Amino acid sequence: MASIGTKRDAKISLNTVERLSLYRRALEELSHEKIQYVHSHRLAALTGVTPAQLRRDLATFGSFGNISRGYDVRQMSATISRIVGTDEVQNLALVGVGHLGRALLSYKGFEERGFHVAAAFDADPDKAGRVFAGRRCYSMDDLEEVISTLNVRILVLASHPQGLQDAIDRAAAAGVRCFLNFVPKITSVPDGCFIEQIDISAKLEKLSFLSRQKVDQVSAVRR
Amino acid sequence: MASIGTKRDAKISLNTVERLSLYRRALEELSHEKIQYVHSHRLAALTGVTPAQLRRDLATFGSFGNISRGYDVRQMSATISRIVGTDEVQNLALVGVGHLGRALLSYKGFEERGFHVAAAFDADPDKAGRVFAGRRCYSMDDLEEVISTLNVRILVLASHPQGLQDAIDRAAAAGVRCFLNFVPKITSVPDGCFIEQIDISAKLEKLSFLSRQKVDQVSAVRR
DNA sequence: TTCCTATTGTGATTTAATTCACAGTGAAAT
DNA sequence: ATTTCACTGTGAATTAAATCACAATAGGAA
Repeated sequence: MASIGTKRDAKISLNTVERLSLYRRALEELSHEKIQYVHSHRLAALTGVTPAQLRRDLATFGSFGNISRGYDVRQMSATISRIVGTDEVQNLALVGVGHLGRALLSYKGFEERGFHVAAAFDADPDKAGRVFAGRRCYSMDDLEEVISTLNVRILVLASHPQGLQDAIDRAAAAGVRCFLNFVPKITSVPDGCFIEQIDISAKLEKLSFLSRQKVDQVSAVRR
Repeated sequence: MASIGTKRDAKISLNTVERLSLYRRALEELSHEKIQYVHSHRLAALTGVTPAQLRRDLATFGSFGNISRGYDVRQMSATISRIVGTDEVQNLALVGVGHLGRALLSYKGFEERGFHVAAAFDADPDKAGRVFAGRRCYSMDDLEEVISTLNVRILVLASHPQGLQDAIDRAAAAGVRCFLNFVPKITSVPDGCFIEQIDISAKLEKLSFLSRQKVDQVSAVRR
């Protein structure tokens, strides 16, 4: 038991990867309550999935459960870190130090989850050189250099829409492969790069849609 | 053509609903460029889906395309509003006026998309009564009353984890059925209510995972 | 008008995701 | 030591999602 790494040549579902984060959030809360072991049934109830799905998700990466005692809470949490690659700290940089950008700089949760906000950038020359939430704000001119020097792996985008695509292209050329984008604008990334969208309006629209539907008119909603 | 409303008794996929928001973002940009008609091929390329999927998604709600001219950009944008229910303004309220909450209060995008931030609440008595980004901050004591008076339909959660579940339960009892949650904490909502999670760490973890994988080891990634 | 081309909408098919259901098993009870 | 019980991990079955492929056809060209 407990060997990590995918079995055989099966592809890994991204739905499964997303649920890993969900499971881990629940595991952290159980850990705070000093609970050592948890069964698939309970963890599934906490996260709004079926027990079968939880077991299937975990089985993608090996077998971790102690039969009849369940899963070791702290161990599985650590295992998920290893799977997603946050057992080593990943450096982030932020583009755009507006209201949202400053809120992100103040957010404590990154460090707890294995991410470190190493730098911030802004196109506004008045902001370059200033310090926000304890972090120096660089000029966009320094993007490539700072990315290389600080070994930035993920770029968080919270700028105005104007320079967005340009920032992506330059960062990608400088070696950044991952982008987390808060800006409601159509973008594209080069081959081999990944961009994840956080679209608040889209979420609100989904809620708006749901609130008008009869329960049995939509496919299953996770709770 | 052009009748809205689902056909027959088929259930609507939430994946489809999520993509509607994506399509509309692209349609807005096309509209700004004064483009009147767009083919499925182009709109699909802009949004990173296949043309077949785009047509299938739209077909869920009727048929809107003019064969050989494509889709009317402005009309389809308006149609999507009608489908998701933002052709009429939806009132939001915000719980938690910390860094993130204030950033959300300053965000202009809500109004453009048919949402109005009608009120804000905070558990901190020092914040109650003050004004943030032009909006009065209420005490949590007033939650039920303000929700009813202002006809709040969606509650945005950006508070500390402590009072979170309590805020949900009270708002639900006061008639709110939709929640948008930024707080990294396990929650539950009563039957008939919906909660959407915005989990920044989860997105970062997904990116971290992706950046370590060979391209052909994961199932399709949208770009 | 008639023909040609390129596009939509959709049955049929394929692929992916989820759930079912149970064999095998480890721990606890007796 | 033996029995009992409830759990995990996983083949099989089911359900959902995405893609294929093409008939029908609107618009433009000749």
